Amino acid sequence: MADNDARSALIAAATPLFAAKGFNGVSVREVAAAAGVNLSMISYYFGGKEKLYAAVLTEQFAPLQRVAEIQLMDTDPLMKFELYVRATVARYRKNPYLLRFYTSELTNPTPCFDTIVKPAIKGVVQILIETLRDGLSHEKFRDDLDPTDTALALAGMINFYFLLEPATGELVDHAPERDEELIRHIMDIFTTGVLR
Amino acid sequence: MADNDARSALIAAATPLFAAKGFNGVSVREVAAAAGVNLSMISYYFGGKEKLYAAVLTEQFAPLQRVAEIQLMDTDPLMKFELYVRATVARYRKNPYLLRFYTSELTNPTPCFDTIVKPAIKGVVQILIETLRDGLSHEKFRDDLDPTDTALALAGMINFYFLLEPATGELVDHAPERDEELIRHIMDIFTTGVLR
DNA sequence: AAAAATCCTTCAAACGTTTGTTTGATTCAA
DNA sequence: TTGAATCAAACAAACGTTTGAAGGATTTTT
Repeated sequence: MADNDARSALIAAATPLFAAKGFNGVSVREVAAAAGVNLSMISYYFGGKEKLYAAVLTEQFAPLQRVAEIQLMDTDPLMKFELYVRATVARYRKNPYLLRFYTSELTNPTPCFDTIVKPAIKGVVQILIETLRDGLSHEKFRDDLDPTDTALALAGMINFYFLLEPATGELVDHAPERDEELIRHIMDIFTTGVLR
Repeated sequence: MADNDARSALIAAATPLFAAKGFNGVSVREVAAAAGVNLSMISYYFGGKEKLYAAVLTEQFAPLQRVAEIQLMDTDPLMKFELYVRATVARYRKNPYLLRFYTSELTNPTPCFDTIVKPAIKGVVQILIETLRDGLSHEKFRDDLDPTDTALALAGMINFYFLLEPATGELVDHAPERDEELIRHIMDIFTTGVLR
């Protein structure tokens, strides 16, 4: 631990900084000062600013691979969707920086997008699409549904809620205590819609 | 027009650059070169890089104010929601840069977020919430719906579809020819859900 | 066991670029 | 001849990276 003390201190300090200001909005001096280490340690341990950013992103997107576990479970498709929504909420609550990197890379991609972010997102969406196809073939869902549109619709409902927080914080209560209610509302709309 | 030829050329050149790389990812020399004007024209016409960015953002977010027109129309709430979805799709198709600024400011806010972006987003969400309340009071929707969660869910379905394009372009067909089908699917899910 | 050599880590300082902005001269139409 | 518009040039500041010395622990040699 004492070995790579500076290394882990740099990642810990760089994560909230990159998340808040983006790759180009943060200087190596800023990161080093926040980590309490010399700025040359960035090149020493990571080989440069860009590779430090890549290390942060790799760590941040690792939890997304666990979505694959949902697909392997022995439950009906609708329960898998609810598990996905719950896992997404839990993930964002546990790590408040992930969504920032997620959307920052989608909007202003760095070289990391192709290698780290895009594969991770494609993996999740693919699972949702296949889960929906599975449900369709077992006649659990309406047969006029488009699997891809529907998968993106569900992912959009839950992700957009967190994305919009900085803008709608005064309009909508985003407290974690309401998460259970939010999940139920989203699943209700997804399954039976808003009509009476 | 010949008067502020350089001025409009700067805005036209800066818009796709800022949209693709973010405020900090673009240099004034890059913008000036793309516009074909001297880099000192940025300070001359706008008073600096930051004010040029603000001018771009003001122009980009202006169309969002037209959502208010939907609220004033004399139709039932469900039709207003469909009009909102259609207007959103049309807006993104007409201006492919708006969503970039939208999410870029939500994720890595500049000083413009509080003055331009946040009010614009709040305005749209407020209208959606009020439309939903209106529908609830007329007993058009299920009475156990939360207006804010439901409004964000609808907005999320359509916005997330466009946001995810760079990552899911190979998985999902994002062609404009499918827009009508997409709108139909989203409105179907929103109104009656995915169950048979 | 003592001394010497090697390794990994850290540091202040300096490197050459690039940054956004300002300057003062120049152009050209009114 | 006044004024706005444009230009190349220069400005200080900040950028990411490299450097070479210094520290301290470990290993190797005596």
